[in-house]
Amino acid sequence: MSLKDKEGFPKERILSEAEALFAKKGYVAVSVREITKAAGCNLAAVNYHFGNKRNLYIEVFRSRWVPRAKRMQEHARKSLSAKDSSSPTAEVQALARAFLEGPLSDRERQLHFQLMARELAWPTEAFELVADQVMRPFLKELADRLRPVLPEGLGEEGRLLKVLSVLGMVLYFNFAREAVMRITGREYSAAFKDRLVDHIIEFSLTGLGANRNGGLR
Amino acid sequence: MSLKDKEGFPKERILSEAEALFAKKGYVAVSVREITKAAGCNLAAVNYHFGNKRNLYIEVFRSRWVPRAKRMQEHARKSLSAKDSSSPTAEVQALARAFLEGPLSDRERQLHFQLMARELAWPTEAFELVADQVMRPFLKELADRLRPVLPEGLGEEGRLLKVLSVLGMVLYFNFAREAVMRITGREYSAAFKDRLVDHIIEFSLTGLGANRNGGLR
DNA sequence: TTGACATTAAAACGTTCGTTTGATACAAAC
DNA sequence: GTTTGTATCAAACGAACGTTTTAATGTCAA
Repeated sequence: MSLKDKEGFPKERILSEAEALFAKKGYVAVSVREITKAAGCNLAAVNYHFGNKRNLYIEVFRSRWVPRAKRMQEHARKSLSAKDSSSPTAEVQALARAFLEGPLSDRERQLHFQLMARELAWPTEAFELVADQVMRPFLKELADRLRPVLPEGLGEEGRLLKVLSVLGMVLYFNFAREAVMRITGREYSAAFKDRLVDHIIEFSLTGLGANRNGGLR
Repeated sequence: MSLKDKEGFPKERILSEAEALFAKKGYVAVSVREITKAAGCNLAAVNYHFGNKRNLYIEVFRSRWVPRAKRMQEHARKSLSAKDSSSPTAEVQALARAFLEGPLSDRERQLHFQLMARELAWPTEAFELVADQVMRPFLKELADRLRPVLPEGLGEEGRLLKVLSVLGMVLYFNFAREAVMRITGREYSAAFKDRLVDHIIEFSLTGLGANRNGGLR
């Protein structure tokens, strides 16, 4: 796939290939040999440029993941400030779209969420970086922004859980993409992704949106 | 932790320890030596009883995961048929509780969802087993059952997405447990887990429960 | 031209991996 | 009492791992 005469310096190529492979297979399942072969450079280059494999992994997050996350945040921020004021629909739509259709390419988005999902499931050193610089500020900002449209009486924890849940929906349908495809029999085509965005927005706003007429309660 | 003089035959002990370790660290990150040491038996036992490591992994799903999933399904089924008829609250409550408080112990539930989440995110051979014997039948059954309480006009795909989303909420707060702890600063104490269960049920039913007065729509 | 530096190359290091081997223990079957 | 089959053991296998080492490059300032 990737040959020696690729664009960019070896260090950059290593970062790119490492990110792709870490996202696809996870840290332990990827070998330094695999990365350097994909980047078309020598085995020792990883240790020369990054010291060791773990540092390379951290550096992927520092130099690739975090800047990309900030791009997405900025996108969501602009979408929201463009609206005059907060309707719940607009808020969630801006959030969901920033994550699902935002400034990233499909490829970038796939990498991004796979790496994030792995850190969510099994946090490493990189998680503190991501949590400090991206997640906590963004979630706090969102919680504050959603405050006026959420039910009163919710404490800070309640708001945080709500926001985490919306984020969870987005993550889930990215994260479990393979499984959703196999279960539903659908491909993640543009049409199906649009369908998913609509669904996430609706579910985030109204849950099951169940018909309350028929029930006991 | 686990010594040689544990209950059960070595084959069973291997299955138990393998399940715990695979759930905790993932397939590649666990070595056969680690499993057999935890089970208090010889290294060669895995290959003797299961042929190889991969077969052991599959066998964990066949002999442990699937039966447990069927127990949970049966539990949910009975909860639902006990009620006279379908209220959305009752339906969702039965579903959420089957997954969150059902017949499984806390330990079993943790194992179960971690393994499931890994297969959802990065499906292996085991996924087909799980999808065929558990997921597809159960999701279809649930979608049918929820049909009367869901908004009309939803196609089969819409119903499936709704049910998948409830499942997703449960999975998310199990799978991202570590991250949720670090982000919220809370431990997964009994109290916080109760809080989470309430939240998941509420969110599944009403989403953000946003105040619709302030909005554009 | 020389020396210093950054980068790449090839080979080897010691360790851990999944798997296999051959011996041994202990039943039940004949 | 011998045979047979099952189960477990210590030991070793070759392969792959992350990392280190040493030599060979190319580049640019002095």
